[in-house]
Amino acid sequence: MFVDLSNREKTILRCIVEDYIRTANPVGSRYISQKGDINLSPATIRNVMSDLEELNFLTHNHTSGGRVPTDKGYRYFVNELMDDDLLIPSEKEILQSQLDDADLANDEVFKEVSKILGRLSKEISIVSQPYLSQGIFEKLELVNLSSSKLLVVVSIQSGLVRTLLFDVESELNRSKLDRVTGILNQRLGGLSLTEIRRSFHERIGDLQHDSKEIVKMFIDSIDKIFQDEKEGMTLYIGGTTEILSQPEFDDTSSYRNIIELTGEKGIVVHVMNKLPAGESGISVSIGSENNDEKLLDYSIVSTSYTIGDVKGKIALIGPKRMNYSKMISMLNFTSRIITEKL
Amino acid sequence: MFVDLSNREKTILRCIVEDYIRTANPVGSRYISQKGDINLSPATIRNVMSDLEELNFLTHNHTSGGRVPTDKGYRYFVNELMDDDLLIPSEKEILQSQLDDADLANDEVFKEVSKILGRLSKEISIVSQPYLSQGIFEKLELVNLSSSKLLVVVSIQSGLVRTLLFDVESELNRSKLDRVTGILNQRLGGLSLTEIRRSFHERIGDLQHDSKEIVKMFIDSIDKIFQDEKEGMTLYIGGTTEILSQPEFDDTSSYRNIIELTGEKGIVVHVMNKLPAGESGISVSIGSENNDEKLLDYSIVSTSYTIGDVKGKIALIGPKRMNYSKMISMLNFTSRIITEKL
DNA sequence: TTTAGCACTCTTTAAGTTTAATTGCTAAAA
DNA sequence: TTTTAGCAATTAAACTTAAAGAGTGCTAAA
Repeated sequence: MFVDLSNREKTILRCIVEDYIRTANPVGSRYISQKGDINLSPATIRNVMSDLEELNFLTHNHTSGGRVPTDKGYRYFVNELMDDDLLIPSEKEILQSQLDDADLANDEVFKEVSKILGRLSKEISIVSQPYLSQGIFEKLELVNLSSSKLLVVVSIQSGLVRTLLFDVESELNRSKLDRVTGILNQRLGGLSLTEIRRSFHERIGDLQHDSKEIVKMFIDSIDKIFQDEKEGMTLYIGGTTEILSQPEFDDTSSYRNIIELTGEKGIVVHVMNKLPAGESGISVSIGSENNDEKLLDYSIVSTSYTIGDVKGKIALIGPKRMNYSKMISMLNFTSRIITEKL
Repeated sequence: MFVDLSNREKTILRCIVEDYIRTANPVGSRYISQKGDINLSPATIRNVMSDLEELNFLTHNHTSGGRVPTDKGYRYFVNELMDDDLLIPSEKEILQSQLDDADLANDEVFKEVSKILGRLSKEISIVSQPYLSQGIFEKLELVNLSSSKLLVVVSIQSGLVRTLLFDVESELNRSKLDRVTGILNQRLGGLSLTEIRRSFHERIGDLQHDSKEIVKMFIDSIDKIFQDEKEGMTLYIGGTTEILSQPEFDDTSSYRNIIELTGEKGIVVHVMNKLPAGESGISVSIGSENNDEKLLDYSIVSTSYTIGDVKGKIALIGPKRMNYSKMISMLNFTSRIITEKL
């Protein structure tokens, strides 16, 4: 995938990326030479840097400024050079204990996790609810709330539930409700929502005329679940305060981007939906790899968590100059905890 | 409440507040004199300004800067001087049509309204869900979802619903569920949740031992509703992008405050809970009147909306230099639409 | 192959200067 | 008595200039 770099080139590239991640200042040859890791004069290092720039791993803004990694440089660093610099134990403990403390009641888990991740990572953290559309249908229940309101309760195997409120013309007969839900549960239980949506015509197209209204509500409910995930997915966003402490947001214009990002959920939903979904494991997307003008200066690290039969996503978004290995460890760790707890 | 001001003083104060709201620049005597509204020389106006400053309606940062209203100045303006400068028709139309277009399905209404208000007001907009705790209890329904999960559905008179998921040790007998919910609904229907919470001991303390578990879940559900409203109320916040276009947020430090505000919902929940609740009508709180360090430079305009038996709040938060009359009209208008629609 | 030396570039910072806005005061005018 | 013109004083903001500092690229020597 990449041109082979000599060991010296690798060492120097790594050194530059790490320093830049740490300090946010362009890195000069003199500084690297003095740091001690490498026993070469600034002049030699300059030659290597020049080569690396030729190969498009580095760039610099003006003659008298140090070098800065390009997207390609970051990518090489992430793929080939990065330490598996797991969280230092103290951070791990903090994360663990905060996640333990969080009273993990339904739904609020995700809100809480996004807050904690934001606080610890100092990046924007995004946690999605689980994608019910992947779930296995367990049971439908219909509840008459009043003469004109009916509550549709769809539950899936892992115990997660989605409720939807419908207006109906007149209160529906209890025994009829029971009969129809019985049939639906019997015929469709155990199938995935996706499968149900695809094939409901064949499977329940035969139901008598007087069940139509109920069946339609069921189908509408499932459609709503899918539509929400596509457009209006509930996302929990944390770290919006914390990320402002990073040096890239010292000037007025750059913070607008990131605030816009968190303000307009549309963008974020789009981003989340583009992330590799099913796979377990971590995905890293750097700058231009995001294929989005607004995200040119940012990187996204993401993974998924699993609750029974469904998955959800967790992501961190921040300046490309982020501590990739730490963020990756943090996500892995968090994902594991959610998966185990629920 | 205030010292009497002469007509001349009133006119000039009003002129200054309006100009400052419009331009965000301190207002000088020369500028006012030239504007034409007042036929006096700058020197005379300076004398009046000096008096107004003496009375603490105005202040100025340095000798060579124009005057700026104090909190007291804004307050006098809002109470005594302000035009009922209703929304200009075009804005009214935009607001109306956007609120009409918004597909007003449950819950999402509030999210949508907060977005629209944010966009039009260019201030931070906050919309709370209705405070169910004020509602009249209509009906309890219990739904077995699996052997270990039970869904509690509490509905109130206006048709609003709150669902909560409970873990139970073993599936509860359907006929028993029906019996107990029957009793609860019969005895408690028509009472407010607050009343139920206050007096449930007298009213349902006698229920047999084997109903205890169910009764407890009901009580827990109501407690949860109250607790959420006190601490974790769901609020929809809009305008976070839009408010950044205002001149006060040109410099780096001031925007942090406002972002912090929207980032940490705790603060906002607190603010919302302090707002006058029941009353209809508009409340305005200016700078130091907020009794909150973080809100010293901001004003809050708020009102409530009504859905059947419950109320919710809408607020706009922005720099003290906000267009009060317009914001007030906007809130009134929005509140009326929500109240009528739902 | 590596390094020392040096001119050159460009940013950042500091200091100084000018400009423009506004006030407060005094004395004259209405 | 009220209003106004005139003017010195004050100060922020904008602009200018100068100096300092960091880093590169190139050349020639080690």
